[in-house]
Amino acid sequence: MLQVQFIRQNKELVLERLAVKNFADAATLVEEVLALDEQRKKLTLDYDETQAKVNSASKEIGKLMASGDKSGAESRKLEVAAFKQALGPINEQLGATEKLLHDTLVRLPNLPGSTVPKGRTPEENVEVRRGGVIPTLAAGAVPHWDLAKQYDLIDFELGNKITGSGFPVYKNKGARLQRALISYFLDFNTAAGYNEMLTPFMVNETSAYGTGQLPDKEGQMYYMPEDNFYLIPTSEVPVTNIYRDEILKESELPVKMTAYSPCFRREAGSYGKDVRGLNRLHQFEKVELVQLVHPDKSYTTLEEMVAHVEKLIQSLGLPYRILNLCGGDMSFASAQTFDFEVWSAAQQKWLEVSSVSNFETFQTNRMKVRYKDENGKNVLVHSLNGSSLACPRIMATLLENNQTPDGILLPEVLHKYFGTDRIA
RNA sequence: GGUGAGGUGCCUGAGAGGCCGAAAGGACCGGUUUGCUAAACCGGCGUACGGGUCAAACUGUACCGAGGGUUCGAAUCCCUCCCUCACCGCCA
Repeated sequence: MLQVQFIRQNKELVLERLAVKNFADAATLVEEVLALDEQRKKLTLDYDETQAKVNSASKEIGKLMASGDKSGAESRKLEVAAFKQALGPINEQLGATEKLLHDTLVRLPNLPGSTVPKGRTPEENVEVRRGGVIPTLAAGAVPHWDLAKQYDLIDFELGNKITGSGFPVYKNKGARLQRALISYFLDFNTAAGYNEMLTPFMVNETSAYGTGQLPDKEGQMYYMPEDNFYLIPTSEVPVTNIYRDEILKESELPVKMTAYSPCFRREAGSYGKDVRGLNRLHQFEKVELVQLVHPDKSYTTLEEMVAHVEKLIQSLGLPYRILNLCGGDMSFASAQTFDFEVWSAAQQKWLEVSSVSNFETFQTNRMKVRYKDENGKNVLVHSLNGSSLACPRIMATLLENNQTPDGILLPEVLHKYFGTDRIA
């Protein structure tokens, strides 16, 4: 959520930036916000002044009663009654205004950072760089769903039986490879100074709101009405919420965390295309990175995180490209996002395996995550997160790209986690 | 699931209708003292939204789990909800 104060002081900039995101109702909403904010201030002042009169009169009544002046007290009571009568409607209006202001404010997306490219569609994302070597597969190479069957690694039909489509069962070496990936990713991250967390896989409404999943994406999350919990679509939600309502010391920044979790996504409306095999699932394994940093450092941190994820992909020997997402393709809450895609050689297409974003104060304003600066003022920190990495698509590309007549050759970094150097 | 006890500031913990934004201690920050470390002593130390100011000082309102109610006045009384703890039951 944007800060009203910021909008008030930087209206032109806000409109300009929102145009980069191709956000249609920007001008109308911004005007609405400013008008409501103005109204809120007026009503607040009015309320405060009247309430102050009530408070001071009440104090006097106390003193009059104590000194035995009953009639004096009674006449003051009548005054208070008049003030309170005025207070009722003011309070009502104030409440309504505040709610409307808030509801309007949450409809505004985050402002894209200064290096976000203009554009509307994924085709307008800007490729930053590529790495790795795209393999040439031998004749007869097959996609990962065939390999999964051939080596008995994943059983999709079994998942259908137990739950439904999009919930695969990993078996034998497939299960072991998933576990190896998770362990390797976590170790790689902790070696870089990230603290490992293992959080709940369900969150309450407040947490889902904090990171921006609500009110925007409730349709994408699994929901348990009995307990009012949501299954997490990413561990970003519980991990970032660890610091909700906290005021940090400047010396505690940056906060660096990494967490494994399964991720649950309803993926409503995305049936059909691209859902084959491991490409798009309702439950998948992922290791996530989250950082809370000083506002001056978030873009440096964003670069660091991109470099970190890049090293991880390189260590797996996968061909990849990094995209600077254009305004139109970025998420609602993000100020800048870099997507990582790896080349799936048998499917002949790029698969997104990581998305690294700077949210600036968009999430921390909702969550009230602040630090105390040298002047003792509380200032919102910036939050960032990124996948490191989404396991199923990594597994898919590892299988496809490394298939040989002698089995699937695994990158060296995985050998000690997997136990052997190949799936044969 | 049952029964009981509770939710007060960074923490512990008092307060039981007005003198309470809240005692006291600890932690933390600043200072004095001090061979060093420590101790002692003095001072400071919540958040949000407003007014005010170049900035401060200063000042208003709200906040003692959340939301309502009673009252001139609520941390304190009443109602609803949420949560925590203890014991029992069940159980990985």
